Amino acid sequence: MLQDDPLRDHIIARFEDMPPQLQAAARYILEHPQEVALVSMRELARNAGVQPATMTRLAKFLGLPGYDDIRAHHAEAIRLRADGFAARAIRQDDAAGADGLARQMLQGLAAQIARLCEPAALARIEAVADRLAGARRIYVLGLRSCHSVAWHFHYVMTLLGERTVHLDGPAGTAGDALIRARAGDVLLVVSINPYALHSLELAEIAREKGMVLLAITDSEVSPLVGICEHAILCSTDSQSFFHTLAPALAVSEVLCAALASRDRAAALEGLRAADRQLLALNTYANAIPRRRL
Amino acid sequence: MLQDDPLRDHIIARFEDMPPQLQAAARYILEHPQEVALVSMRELARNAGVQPATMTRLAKFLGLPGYDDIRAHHAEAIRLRADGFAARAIRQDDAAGADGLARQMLQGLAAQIARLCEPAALARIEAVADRLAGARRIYVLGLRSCHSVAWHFHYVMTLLGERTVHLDGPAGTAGDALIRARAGDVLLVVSINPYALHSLELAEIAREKGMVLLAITDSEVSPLVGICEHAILCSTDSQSFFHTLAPALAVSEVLCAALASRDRAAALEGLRAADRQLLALNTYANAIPRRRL
DNA sequence: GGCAAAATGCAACACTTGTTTCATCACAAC
DNA sequence: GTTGTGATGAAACAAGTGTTGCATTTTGCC
Repeated sequence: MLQDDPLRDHIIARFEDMPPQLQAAARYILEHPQEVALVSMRELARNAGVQPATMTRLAKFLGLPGYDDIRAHHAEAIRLRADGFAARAIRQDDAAGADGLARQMLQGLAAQIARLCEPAALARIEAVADRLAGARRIYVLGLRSCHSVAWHFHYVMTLLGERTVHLDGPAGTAGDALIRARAGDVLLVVSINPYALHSLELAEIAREKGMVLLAITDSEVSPLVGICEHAILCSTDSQSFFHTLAPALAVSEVLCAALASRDRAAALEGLRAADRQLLALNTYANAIPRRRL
Repeated sequence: MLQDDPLRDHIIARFEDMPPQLQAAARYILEHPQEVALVSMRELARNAGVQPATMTRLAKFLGLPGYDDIRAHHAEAIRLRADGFAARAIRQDDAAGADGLARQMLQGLAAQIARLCEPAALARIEAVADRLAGARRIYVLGLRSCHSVAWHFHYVMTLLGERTVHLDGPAGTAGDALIRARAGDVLLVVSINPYALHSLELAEIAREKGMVLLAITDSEVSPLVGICEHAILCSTDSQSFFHTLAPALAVSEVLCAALASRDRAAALEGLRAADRQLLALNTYANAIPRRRL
């Protein structure tokens, strides 16, 4: 992943000239170099979403006799890395001194997300997922810094179906959608210290309407904990001046995955429908589009 | 090398009870653990100087269904080691194996963020931070799934000052702000596979205007890499059906922190100003507000 | 619009894989 | 010396491997 790898460079260099399927295969190999050595070609192709033959074609395209050469190369890379293993460990430690703010932050974030694996935290996540799974409608609220988390949750959920409503809007209309919320509907509110007053107000309104309140927040003493049925707590400490939302985002992704896995068939169907439309609309591309002059 | 490996321990424990040929096979496996995952059983047997059948017999002797389990175990060991030190430190709960989807996802995310601590990745982050620090104006672009990252970056930056412009808006006006961008201004674009066509189009426009392009993306062969001055690559793999943005969000937070730390005084002043206004507007609260009846 | 070329999916191919079976062997106990 | 038991080697097996040729689709160009 770090050393200069001639085959890797070669793939990158010739990437532009590849047809789409070869690019898909090449992209997967670049992003999962070790898998090449660890699984069979057919399985690799399956994971990359291409035909087995495409892997062979990629090898030939790169001027190699066959796919086995690609695998041999990656196997060798793994063997070599084992030698440089100890050396790398040392380097990691001594570099952590001077301008290690970035490293410190990243390691801290990784640790915080890892801490969510504790049984207590997992149980809270499961509880929230259970409640979300049974909901007729899910209203999602996250203001200011928490907007990113709320929106991401909503976005992923829209790809799966249409049960979520994002409480956001211009001109101060964020909460208006709650007007049509019923008792029994769910409100998922994301809020961290400092807590946006408006989020708390809307949450309280929702509670009075008899809605089920769920929260992603940052503390046992968050104002939301008192009025919520279940709350997921994630740390927001960061080595920087600002609270981090990476753990909260991770939680929201886990929730989406948990919901999808409860009804895999429906999720897949929803994704397929989304794919169809996005494809028809030419939403995505794999290369810088040629400009029309 | 000194990680606790249950299969390895098992082999050692039962070594004494093995017939000579099994011992030969077992000895070779203990001394060349990675080879197990990297070559076929027959070749391994050849190198170990035993019959192919002996490897199968060894597996059965150890109480496993077949040789493939031995290989799978060693492949997993290689995969885990590649996830870096943080990942291994995280794996304190080696007892509970394939438990929940939630735990797997969270551990995976933590490992991916930890992997951003590699020197190559850190260097890219520093390079981007350098460029951002010197910019007159920073335009931030992230569409669809990447909106959350782009918006979060922009939001934090607005608390520090007013150098960023978020390229987003209703009615398809997202890119309009670029009209007033000058050569030398910076565009930070966030995009992952599948790449939103519109993001690529706007990036290309910006490049033609002579702007400095910086990217947070997911691959060496992302279409953005070719037209960007610097790109930060972060993995988006997830155990779920959907790409993760947690590493990208972490990167954006690190960038904000890096920028703030370059001019700590200005950052503090910006924060103070923001605090003043938000306080005056009663934006935040620490308790559920009393409803006026 | 039509054509050539490129790209892709598919299925058959020859080969290797890990496994199993069975005959042979080694060696201890009687 | 015979016998019985477990260890070993060799061969046969189905399953899966990487590859190839061919039909089909897509693409670019006049």
